[in-house]
Amino acid sequence: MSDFPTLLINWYRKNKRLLPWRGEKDPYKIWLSEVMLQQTQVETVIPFYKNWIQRFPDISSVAEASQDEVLKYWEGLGYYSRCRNFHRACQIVINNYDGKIPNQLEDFRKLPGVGDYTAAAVLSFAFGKSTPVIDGNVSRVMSRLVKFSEPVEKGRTVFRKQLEEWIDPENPGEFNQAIMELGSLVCLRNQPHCIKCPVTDFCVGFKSGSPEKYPRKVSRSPIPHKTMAAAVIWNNSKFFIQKRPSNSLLGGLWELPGVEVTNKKSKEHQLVKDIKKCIGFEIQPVNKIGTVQHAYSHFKVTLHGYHCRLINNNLLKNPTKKHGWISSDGISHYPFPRVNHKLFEILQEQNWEQ
DNA sequence: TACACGTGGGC
DNA sequence: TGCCCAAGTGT
Repeated sequence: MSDFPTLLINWYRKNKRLLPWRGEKDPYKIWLSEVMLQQTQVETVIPFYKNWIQRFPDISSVAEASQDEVLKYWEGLGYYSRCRNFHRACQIVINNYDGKIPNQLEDFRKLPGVGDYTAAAVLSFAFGKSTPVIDGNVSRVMSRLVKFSEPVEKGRTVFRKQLEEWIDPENPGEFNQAIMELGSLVCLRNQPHCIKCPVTDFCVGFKSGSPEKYPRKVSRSPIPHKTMAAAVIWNNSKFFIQKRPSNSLLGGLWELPGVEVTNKKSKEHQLVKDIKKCIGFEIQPVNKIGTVQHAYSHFKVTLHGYHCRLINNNLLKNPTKKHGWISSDGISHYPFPRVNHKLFEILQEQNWEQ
């Protein structure tokens, strides 16, 4: 009988998917792919990765770009702090590490947006270090292999110890890829395909007869629902947008000014009042554009969009870093959240300035 | 430690 | 339809 790493890696070599970053040697591209893949499925990442590499082929091209531009290439991928952090991290590598990605775990791990997973992944894939990765796939596979009965977050230490014993020092990156790929293709969340699994001989969960019971499922509380109103404020054939503050939801993206409405009967009134309070100028709703629904990770929103006219137009003539007036084609230059694009789609059907 | 942080796909 | 979740990190 072969040992665990041999069985796993042999399975991987026969069954691995062809992916744009698979087999890549450039540490920058490996790092980028790992950041894009955080909490995001492979199929979703592929087109974003390709577009990004075309515009930003190396680390200095990222470091030299504006935040607006990198966010535009991240637009639609979600979790935008990943992009802001990666942008900053690239600048740190250029300025503090002579453009060379640090190949020591302690140094690389300090970069913004690099946590335990990404550090272990990049160090093993790009630099051949024997650092085991523990992501969602590995946690699930390991939970079943050792029949771990406690909540999965408590298993990291146990899992890491076992993985450090198993990881192949000759091919640590391939070992890491292999166990993640096994989780992704065979050891599925709801219905593990144990018949296809190369390591059932080692799996206590399989021998128990119900591997799908691991890891233990946790129940979550329902998420809140908000009602919001957004204004499309027209003035001289352009409409008003503002930049969201960094380190907030959708930080760094641009948006139509919007407010949460608590009195659902007088949304327009509240919009007018709060826009004046937040932005400092008076608007007049002209007509309703439509309503869109959107779900974030921790709340849902119903957003009502209104065409508005600027009443006192001697304000905010000139764009600043925080706000601007753009024509409809400006949408393709500024990064916007998905929920605003949903409104733009309705506007498009209504021929914009109507 | 638990929660904030996006989006699209699966069932 | 509505809920769960996916190659996690920062606070």
